[in-house]
Amino acid sequence: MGAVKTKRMPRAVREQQMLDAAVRIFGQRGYMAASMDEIAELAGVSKPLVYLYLNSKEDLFTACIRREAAALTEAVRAGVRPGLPADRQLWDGLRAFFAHTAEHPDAWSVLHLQARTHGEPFAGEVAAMRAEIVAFVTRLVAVAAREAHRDPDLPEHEVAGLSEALVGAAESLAAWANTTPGATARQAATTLMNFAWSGLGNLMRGQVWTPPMDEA
Amino acid sequence: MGAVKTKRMPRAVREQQMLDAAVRIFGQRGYMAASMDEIAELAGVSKPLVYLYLNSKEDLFTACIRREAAALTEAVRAGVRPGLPADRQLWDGLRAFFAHTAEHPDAWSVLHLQARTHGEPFAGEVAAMRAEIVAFVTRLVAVAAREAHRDPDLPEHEVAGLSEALVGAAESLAAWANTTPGATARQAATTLMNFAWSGLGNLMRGQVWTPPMDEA
Amino acid sequence: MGAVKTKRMPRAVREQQMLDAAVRIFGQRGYMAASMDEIAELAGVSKPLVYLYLNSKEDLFTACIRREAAALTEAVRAGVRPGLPADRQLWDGLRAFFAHTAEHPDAWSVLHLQARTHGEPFAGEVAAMRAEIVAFVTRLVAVAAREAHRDPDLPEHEVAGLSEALVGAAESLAAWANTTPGATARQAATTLMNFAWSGLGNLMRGQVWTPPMDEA
Amino acid sequence: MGAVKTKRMPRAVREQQMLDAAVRIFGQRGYMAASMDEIAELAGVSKPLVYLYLNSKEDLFTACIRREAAALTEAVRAGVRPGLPADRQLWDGLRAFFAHTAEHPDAWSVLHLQARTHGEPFAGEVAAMRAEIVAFVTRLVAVAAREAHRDPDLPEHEVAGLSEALVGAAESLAAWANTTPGATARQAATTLMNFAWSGLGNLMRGQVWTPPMDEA
DNA sequence: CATGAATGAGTTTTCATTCAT
DNA sequence: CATGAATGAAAACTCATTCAT
Repeated sequence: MGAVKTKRMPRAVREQQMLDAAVRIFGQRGYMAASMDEIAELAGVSKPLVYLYLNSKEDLFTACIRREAAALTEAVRAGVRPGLPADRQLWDGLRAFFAHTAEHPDAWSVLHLQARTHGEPFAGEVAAMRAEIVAFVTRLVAVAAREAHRDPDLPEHEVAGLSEALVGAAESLAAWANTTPGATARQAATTLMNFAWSGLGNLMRGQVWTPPMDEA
Repeated sequence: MGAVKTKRMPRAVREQQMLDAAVRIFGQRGYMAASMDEIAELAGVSKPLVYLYLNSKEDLFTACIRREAAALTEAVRAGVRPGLPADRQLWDGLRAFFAHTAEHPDAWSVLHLQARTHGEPFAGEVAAMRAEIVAFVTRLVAVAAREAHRDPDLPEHEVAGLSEALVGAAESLAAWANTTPGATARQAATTLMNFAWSGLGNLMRGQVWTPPMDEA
Repeated sequence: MGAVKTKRMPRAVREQQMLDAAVRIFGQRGYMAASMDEIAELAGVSKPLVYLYLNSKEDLFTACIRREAAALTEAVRAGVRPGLPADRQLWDGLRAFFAHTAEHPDAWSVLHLQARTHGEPFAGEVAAMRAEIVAFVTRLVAVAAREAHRDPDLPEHEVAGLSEALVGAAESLAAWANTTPGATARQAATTLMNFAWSGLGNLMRGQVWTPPMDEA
Repeated sequence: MGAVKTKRMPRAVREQQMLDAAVRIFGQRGYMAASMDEIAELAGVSKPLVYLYLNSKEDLFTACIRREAAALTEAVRAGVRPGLPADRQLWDGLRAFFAHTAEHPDAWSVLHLQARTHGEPFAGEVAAMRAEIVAFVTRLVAVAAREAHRDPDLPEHEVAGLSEALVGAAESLAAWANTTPGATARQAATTLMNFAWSGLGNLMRGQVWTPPMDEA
């Protein structure tokens, strides 16, 4: 079980093996319940070597988060072609996102659940990734506004809020798709487009829902 | 710090104090990092008393989840008046939800993060609450469909996904509103209505977003 | 379960109920594993009452030992009629012993296992009972010697050892009879008489087994 | 006190040191009253090392029982020469037995008292050793019967009972010799031979003690 | 007389982390 | 480079024992 015990691998390779093992264990057991012993064993190395390369449990977890965050944002970036219409870009991006999280459930568990559950400094690491994705969505919303011949002046504030909502919905759906038997990445993406884009589309056409007047 | 050390309380009162302390500690430290020592100290009692009344860390956590899940669903229920139009009910429900989670951030952390992060039997407890909320949303969708003179039959599966997305978006917005200067819970709710209801509204009118044809 | 909760019993009665419960729990769980909680519950009283009457776990255990030791020696005494020949007295005593220990297995566990396993002051209590039995055997040896017209003066030391061996053999046989299908308590007693009495009988007739000469 | 604190021993050596310490503590305090802390300290190592090598208190105790049971049976086996007459073999075996138990009183306490007092799985471990010794004695009784030109047909059942009684007597005497000042192993063996062999010898010559007729 | 409320002190066990080779 | 040996610190949980009513 675990990586075969091969001797004298170059350091970079060994590190990746350790991170592979760590992501799997952290994703399945959770940050606190994961033990360095188990990670070292799954990586096929001795515990002191893990410490030599990655310093501490905290640093190891941070390294996992960074690697997986980069992989996820890269996957989304690679799935989108900049020239296309905004809804197409959003659709492509969502599909890439759901596909990646479905293929790497442990990584997604690390990013979405574990990192957020265990406070700083981990939450900060994920926040950076999230900010990138929110920025990407924000750009898309701006593009969509332009395409709809609408004044760019959906207030910046409002755009940021919408992007947050969209990303939050996507995150939740990804976790749900991973744990719900029979739910595919494609279905998740479709559901979200129905939910979000059609709502955003209305906004773009100036159809705004307004709160009722008679409140306390 | 913590509850004032009052002696010889009746059991029911003490139990609530312990749950108060436990929710706070679990919400801030996380389930695993929370120590029974710290919870007992915050509750102003000795550890053995916590065990005498609540049995084990697992049982204590479960009791927290149950109490807070009941409080949250009750708050939402109390915020909604059944006779009103669907969008008004949704608006009221969301506001009650945002208000409650904002006032009880530790409880929300327990329900949303901690319980889901630490597997069974906790996830199951939250699933019950989630099912109630999904049922509420499902009823609203049915009401909205009737109001739009349409067939309400969205597949159960689809409704579950939408509900998941809605809660994810809400949670994201709540966090965003809490950390972004100048963003209020009310604005967050408005943004979410724009995002969600107009999307749902389109669905109700048969305006479904369709994926592009030219895919791999 | 346990004694029915009756109020306002006279102290002596309550004490016996407590001792009944304690013997049962100590016999089944062992001295250390027995908990005062469980004993109080089985006795149908509150824990502080146990402490009020019996002082401490140690005192409670000691009281158990004393009561059960007295009961056992009394049972043996009652089974024997002094005027009869020595072998008949031994046979009667053994049968009374086997019968009592079989009927009160928890008491026997307390006396034979628990008390000896947990050092002073308990071992001392049992030693007193053991001394009585040794005295009984010693008397029998004297009677047998008289019957055989011989000098009864086996050294005290030797008699103590013989008594020890006799009780050990009896206990072993009792356990063996209990777990071997087809072996009755009566047969066990017969075997023991064959084993022991005939050996003692030889001793009385001056037929002593002598160790070989050629030793290292 | 305890083993000198030598660092970096090979695992096999450390394990023996730990077992040495454990036998001593278990033998003196009893299984339940023994604390892993004390054992570790006496072994001259830290508690986690004990757990790393021996897993748990239960496993540690089991390892003690196995080691000491093997040592005891080996000592008896080594003390007996198969060709000699039965009484000589019995005498030699008993002397080896008493000598070993006298030299290793804690080990004998573990085997005779502690293991039997604390139920499964410990009792089972000792039962295996006991069965070996009973089998050895049973063989001897058969040999003795042949030597006495007696039909081999002392019923098998009877032989088994006699062996049980003999072993039980020996066990009890060993404990007694260990705790009685001035009682030597040699004297214990002599007493037991007088008690048992002469009885057995009578049996072998057909002199059977018969129970009285006038019973209830 | 009797008890519900409460705890100090101790138990087994685990884990991240570091030497010495 | 790599590891077997080792531990300080803390966690969950239990129990005999005592107040205050």
